[in-house]
Amino acid sequence: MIRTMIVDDDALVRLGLTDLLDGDPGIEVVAQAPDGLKAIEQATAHRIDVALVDVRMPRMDGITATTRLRSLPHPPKVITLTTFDLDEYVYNALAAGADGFLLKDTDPAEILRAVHLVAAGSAMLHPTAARRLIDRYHATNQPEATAAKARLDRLTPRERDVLTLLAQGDTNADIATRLAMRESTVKAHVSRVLTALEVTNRVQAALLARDAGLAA
Amino acid sequence: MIRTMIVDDDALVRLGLTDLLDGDPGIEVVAQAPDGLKAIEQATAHRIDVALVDVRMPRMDGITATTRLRSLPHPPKVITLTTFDLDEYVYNALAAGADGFLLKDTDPAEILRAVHLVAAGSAMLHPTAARRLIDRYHATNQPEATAAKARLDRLTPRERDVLTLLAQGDTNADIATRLAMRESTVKAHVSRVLTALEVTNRVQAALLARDAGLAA
DNA sequence: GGCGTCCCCCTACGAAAGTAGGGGATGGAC
DNA sequence: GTCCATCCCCTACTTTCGTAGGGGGACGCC
Repeated sequence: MIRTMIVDDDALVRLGLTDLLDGDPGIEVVAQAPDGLKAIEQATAHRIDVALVDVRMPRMDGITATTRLRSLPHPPKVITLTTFDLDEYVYNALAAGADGFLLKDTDPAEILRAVHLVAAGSAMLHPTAARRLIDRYHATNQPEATAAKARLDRLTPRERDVLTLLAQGDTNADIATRLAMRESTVKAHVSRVLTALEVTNRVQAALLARDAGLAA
Repeated sequence: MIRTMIVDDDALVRLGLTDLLDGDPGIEVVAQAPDGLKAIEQATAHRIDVALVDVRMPRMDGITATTRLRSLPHPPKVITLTTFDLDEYVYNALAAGADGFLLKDTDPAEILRAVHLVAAGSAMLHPTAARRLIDRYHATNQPEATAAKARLDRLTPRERDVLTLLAQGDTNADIATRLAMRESTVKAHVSRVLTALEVTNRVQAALLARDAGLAA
């Protein structure tokens, strides 16, 4: 039996959701709260498996509440349930520890499915939330990475070794020790690396190496 | 009418999917292909809105095919449809440009929904794929960032300015020029920054600044 | 007023970093 | 075998970094 809590400032929404969830034989609603503060209280008093949390609420918003809920001793899973699909909502909710992000216009059956999935350790994203997260994934991983990688395979294996350590903030002396070579040799390697990567100093080399995913 | 293509090496799967999609009044299947190479051919010959692409295929796998499809003049949207939910599959498919990731055990109605959503510019992720993407999001964005940010607000505004440029690979002389101050002053600032951030050289400072999201 | 913080500036010095140009050894490619 | 790339090493030199420790001015706070 999945023990759930409903957090929403609108009493009607709470009623509707309670009805929906209690109608599922595997789910029971054990708590409700009209705002974030009450939600924390309830979560400490009851053992909650999954909390459905609205974003816009008085006193304490759903994002903050999610962060708090997730740092409790036995943190409930959180599904963010909102009317608006603003992108900051999505990012912030996920960063706060939500495992689900749904809009309130979602098909009731989907909501039930989400509760089951999230309780089981999986995740559920509304299509527009998925869209935003994918876009974000592209934004953080793709752009520089490809250009950087192209330059990176102009390096010899040993030069790559040196760059890897350089990209961790090691000095030439550190690198020499860790790779068992003279510092003069390290300098020679670094110099060639800078030329190959078309940068003028080691900071730029380090940043480029990071972008390319070196030393992950 | 959404024009779709089905790419799968299993003839039975193609048959089943064709049946399913053609049964939807808003969708028509205009092409099929048993492997990636054929898929590229088909996509250049027909105008495709959405391609459902398997991952494991002979000759050219679905990930590579997705990359190619997405770089065509009029790139079709891609939904990756696979039997296995290996995490590399998810990352690679999305990196290659897929907007949907589903497992073959997905409810048929969900597949139809995915085609509509993806055609409309939205995205659709299977719960386990969503799980992996969220985990990845946490991995890339959270851990160092918080610790780094804490140290970062020990800096004065001017020190932050200096660090921002430093984190772009500028030399002290560059920074001095861009901030209209003497290099000696820059050095003093940098020295204080290193102390405040508890690092020993500028490379480490630059990396930490990056982690904290400075100069995004 | 006095105190603290931030900012800009300085000199002087030691320590890293980077350049230039060399030598010698290995090992695979042809 | 010869050629070529890679690797390790070197000296000598210049440039850049970073530290240490100083001074002076602006601002806000109590």
